[in-house]
Amino acid sequence: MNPTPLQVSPELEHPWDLRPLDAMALQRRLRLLLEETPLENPPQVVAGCDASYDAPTGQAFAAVVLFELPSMREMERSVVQAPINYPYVPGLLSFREAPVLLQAMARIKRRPELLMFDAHGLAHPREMGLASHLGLLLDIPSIGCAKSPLVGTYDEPGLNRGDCAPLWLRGQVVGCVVRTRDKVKPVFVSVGHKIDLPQAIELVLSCCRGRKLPEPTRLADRIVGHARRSYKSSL
DNA sequence: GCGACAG
DNA sequence: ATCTTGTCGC
Repeated sequence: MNPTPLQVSPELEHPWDLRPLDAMALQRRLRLLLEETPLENPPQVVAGCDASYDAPTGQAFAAVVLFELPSMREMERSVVQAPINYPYVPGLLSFREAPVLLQAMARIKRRPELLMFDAHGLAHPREMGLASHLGLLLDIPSIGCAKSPLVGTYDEPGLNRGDCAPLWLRGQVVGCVVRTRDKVKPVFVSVGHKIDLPQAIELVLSCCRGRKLPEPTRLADRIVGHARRSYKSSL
């Protein structure tokens, strides 16, 4: 058997069960390695990644779905279940969700050219959100597309699809509030790794297909939701 | 010190 | 994240 194409770069491997202060110190170190460079070529394979958690049982479900661009055809998917212990701490989401997400990624056969997450990238207290963290460890361009803000200030974007407003943090633009559907609550797009903001915004918009959320993460979200409900009804 | 706080 | 019904609008 061939090795999985989605593995953490050996030189960047690190434990996930870090105490908050150590986790934050690690984020500050990893931040120095992020690249906000434009994508070389248009991605032909994009991966949507998401996880869902069942508090009563402590079980989590993660899914990775590969889409071919620009056709938006699903190519492959993987779903896994695993217990989660790390608590939810704003700013430390990767330490809670990355382990199970990496398990789902390890089961994917094709290596995507872009990763999309239901989370932030640079729009994070230490500019190292989940999208940036995993993009860096896997060395794959990544985008954060969250449903609500974590940090930063912004003005409401226009009401039409495509309207944007910069997301500011300490005098810097760390992301963009993007209206992906007319008159619908906007999403928060930020660079994860190895891509620039204009391209991230364009790719999110091109993946929305008339929906508020990009199809890759939207489908991943539905898959983990089904997996969780299926699991609960089988108890 | 107080409030805010991805999923 | 999850708990939850109906309801408004295209």
